[in-house]
Amino acid sequence: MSTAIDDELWSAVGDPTRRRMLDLLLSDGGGTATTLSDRLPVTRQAVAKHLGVLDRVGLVHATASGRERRYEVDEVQLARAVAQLSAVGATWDARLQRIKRIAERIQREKESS
Amino acid sequence: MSTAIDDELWSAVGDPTRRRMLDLLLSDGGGTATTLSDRLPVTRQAVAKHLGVLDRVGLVHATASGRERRYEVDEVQLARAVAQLSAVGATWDARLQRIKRIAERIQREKESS
DNA sequence: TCGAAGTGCAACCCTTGGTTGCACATCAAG
DNA sequence: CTTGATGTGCAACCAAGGGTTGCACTTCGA
Repeated sequence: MSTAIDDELWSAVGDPTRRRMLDLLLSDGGGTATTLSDRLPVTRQAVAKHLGVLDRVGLVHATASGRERRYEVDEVQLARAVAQLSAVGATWDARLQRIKRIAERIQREKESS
Repeated sequence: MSTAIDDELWSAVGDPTRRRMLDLLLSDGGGTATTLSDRLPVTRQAVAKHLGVLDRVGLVHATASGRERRYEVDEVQLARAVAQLSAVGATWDARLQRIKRIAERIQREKESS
């Protein structure tokens, strides 16, 4: 069954800007499109689009108050995404180790010939 | 200091088709654009483009023999990519744990009031 | 030699990250 | 209450990238 990954979560986290946004939201404990765009090299509208994507996949959650629209990270969902990341990493890691082990075996056989 | 990630590697590994290609190349021990496209829901040309991307970032390496062009995974580079993946995961994980701990502390304080 | 198999190149869609521009809501003074 | 400043949302537009089809070019095998 190969990797069996939720591609939506991956592509959400795969974008560099969205990763930086998640970083900022985590360290600042939430923020709005405007406050985020102040600390990013993109416009507020670009940030708003990304927030929409992150909201749709459930990685962030918005609460409107007055004219502001504050976003916060959904820890549970982000934890899920992190788990999937490390799962793929673990899969590849295991295969690479197997390859390395086979290479070492061949090396040993060559040396004892 | 944030994530400090090589975005090229990320975006190379972020694409679902490229991830499946890496999976196939690892389990089959290499392959050509044609053999890969046989086992993927995309055309040979699409696979060829992806192989070009993976080659440019150094995740795979091509060797021409006759009319075939065989690709194999560069284990060292893939290991580097995996390390970067797990690094980001670890960062977020640590922050989430900190958040969780703070939440628990607040909960305790509320109970003892 | 001639067809089949493998590749590369080019043109073309569609999605998406990014931009600018504008209209609308809300807050805070005056 | 009016008015300017701030925060949002929506729409049009551009560029890059994943995907497709079509075609020309090599190479292998009968």
